[in-house]
Amino acid sequence: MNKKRTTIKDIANVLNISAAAVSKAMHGDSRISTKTKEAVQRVAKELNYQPNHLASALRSGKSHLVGVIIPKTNSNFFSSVIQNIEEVLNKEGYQIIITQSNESYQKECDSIDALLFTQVDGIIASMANETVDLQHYQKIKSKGIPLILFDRGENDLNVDYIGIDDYNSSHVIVEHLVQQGCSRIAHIGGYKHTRIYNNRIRGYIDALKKHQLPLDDELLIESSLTIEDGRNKMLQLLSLKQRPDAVYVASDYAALGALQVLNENLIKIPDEIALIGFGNEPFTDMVAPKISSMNQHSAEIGKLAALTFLNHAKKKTVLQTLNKQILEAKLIIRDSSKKK
Amino acid sequence: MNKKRTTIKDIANVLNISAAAVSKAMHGDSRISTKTKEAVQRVAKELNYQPNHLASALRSGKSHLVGVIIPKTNSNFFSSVIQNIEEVLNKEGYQIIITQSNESYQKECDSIDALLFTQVDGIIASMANETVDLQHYQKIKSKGIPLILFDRGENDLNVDYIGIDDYNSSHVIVEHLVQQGCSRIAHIGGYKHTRIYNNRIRGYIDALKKHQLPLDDELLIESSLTIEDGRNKMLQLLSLKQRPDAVYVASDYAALGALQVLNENLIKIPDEIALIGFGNEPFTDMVAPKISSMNQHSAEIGKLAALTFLNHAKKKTVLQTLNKQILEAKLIIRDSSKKK
DNA sequence: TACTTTTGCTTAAACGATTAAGCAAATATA
DNA sequence: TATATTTGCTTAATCGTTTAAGCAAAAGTA
Repeated sequence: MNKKRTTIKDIANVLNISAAAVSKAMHGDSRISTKTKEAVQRVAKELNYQPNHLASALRSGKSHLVGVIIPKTNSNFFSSVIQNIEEVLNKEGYQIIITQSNESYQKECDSIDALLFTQVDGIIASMANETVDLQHYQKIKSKGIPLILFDRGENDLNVDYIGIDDYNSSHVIVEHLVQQGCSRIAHIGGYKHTRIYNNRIRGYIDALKKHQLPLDDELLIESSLTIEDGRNKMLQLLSLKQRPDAVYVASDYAALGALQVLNENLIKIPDEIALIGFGNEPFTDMVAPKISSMNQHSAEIGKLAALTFLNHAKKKTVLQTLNKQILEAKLIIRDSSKKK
Repeated sequence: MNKKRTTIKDIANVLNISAAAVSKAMHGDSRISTKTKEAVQRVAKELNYQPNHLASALRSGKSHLVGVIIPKTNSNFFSSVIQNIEEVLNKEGYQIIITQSNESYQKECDSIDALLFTQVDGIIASMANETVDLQHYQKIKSKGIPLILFDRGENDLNVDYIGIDDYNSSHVIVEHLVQQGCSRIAHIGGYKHTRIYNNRIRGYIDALKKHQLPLDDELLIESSLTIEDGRNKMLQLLSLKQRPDAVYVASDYAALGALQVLNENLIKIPDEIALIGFGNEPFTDMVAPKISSMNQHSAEIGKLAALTFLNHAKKKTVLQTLNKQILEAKLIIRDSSKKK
């Protein structure tokens, strides 16, 4: 029968005080007596009171919702980032709304519109592969809503960014491969227009120079970095007159595809060709041979992104500047690149 | 300077009409003249008006948010279900809030509390492995909020359910293996207390009986169905005095682990041991040999779940009954079980 | 004793949109 | 012409919570 949910008014009626007093009691206002506070708590529990979040959101202008935009949920990296964002934000009373862009620019625009419509208090995002134009992200900024980018970011937006040092990561990888005796190192990289992949490519090129290794155009390949494309690009490398003796792949998924092709062609890893992935997805430790990979600190990135948002949320004015928090990625060396 | 966002009042002031008229014009009320409607549209655009979703949500009691609870985002199945839920619901003006239970009962309870607090209009969920007690789901029902379960459901809740016919799927798989000449068929199954895995186990047992194959306890193993546990359970099967000649694994992830172990031990697939997974994750088509697997129609499930919710949302009263929508899963036969 | 301060509340307005009720003018009907 | 209906709006209440302003009683201070 009693379809209506309990409101502070109901509690006020029971105790013969005003709704305002109840509200203040709930928020621990110092001008409300301990006795009243206790009574309010008791009655609230008795009536199974649940605050109407929409009402307080309307009044305060804060929805306590944070939008998260990611390219695709089905990688362990993003899944773990999300989990950690959630953990930190939930503790502070925020819920997160996750949307997938599916690497599509259009879907990303739609997601942003939807999140703005839902009145999120902030947006944490990693950009789609397709994204080049940044107007939709500017829209977020112009509304005065905190925007935090992670992993796939853009300097030009002048907002907070959390990620790893991609440029240096490539150096670490090349260094390791050189130490293993490799001299013809290929790179299956991501799209050049995506900053992180571009950084990895630049790092790869500069590291080769540093070690006085020749830079061969045939050995630097742009890829969509899916399992399937990893297979294709590996086949492409195998068809070269002069094959590489090491392949550094900018994503574990593509590295998995490459590994399969190597195994199917009975090529000895790492002796004939060494292999290194990127992302340290759990499966890299479970295939044969285990794939060396760069650990991207997904948990750390998620936590930092959430904390960065909270920092903005606490201030009344949003003043965003390019503020990069760069983590050192760590190379996890496994069988696929360990030659001894 | 102009920090404030535009409201219907601002539009009303410009046109010298009341806010109520503006609201009605926006909603196409027949009692508002076409002239006024056009003027409202024009001014709304000029002032870049965005409706305050929180205000209308408070007034109407509808948040236009739908909660989605899944065990883990990082499988292609769940990722695809979500994508399709989103697609259908976005068109109708709903946003979805995704939460991961991480297969944890506690996290699932927390998620439900959070979603109820956020005043979602409905919840679409797939249950965590750990979940046995259903009180937190009852809470959703008792609030009169539509609850739709998919994949991992429970009859006892008497709500809508969308999934595949797990019991029959096992029959199809066993049938296929028998046709290939297998007679000692093992099953690495999920936890018995999870309905879908239990159904697969029951189906497996009954199908063996039907084909007059002996049921060997050693060949029926309960697993957490991760890649890692798939490896362990496969090793366990290999250590048997009398090895199976086929293994039916209730998840592609565990099947992948099993495949690795078989490959590492140089066991010929499918000649020595045939292998079948469940879920038709994209990687099953990319490993060597390709793994036969059951297609779960993730897109279809997502769409049906969303449509089922919309059906409830259109009615004023929520009357939930056990309403199962069962899809026939389709066995995708690949090299891992094709003996010719 | 006469005042200031503190305590513990109440009143009322606000957040922005929606909607039932109502009213005057325009139009239709008898 | 007189009455009924329709059109095109306005007014005011409402959703549930928060909060500035205010007020009386109690407690503290000179």
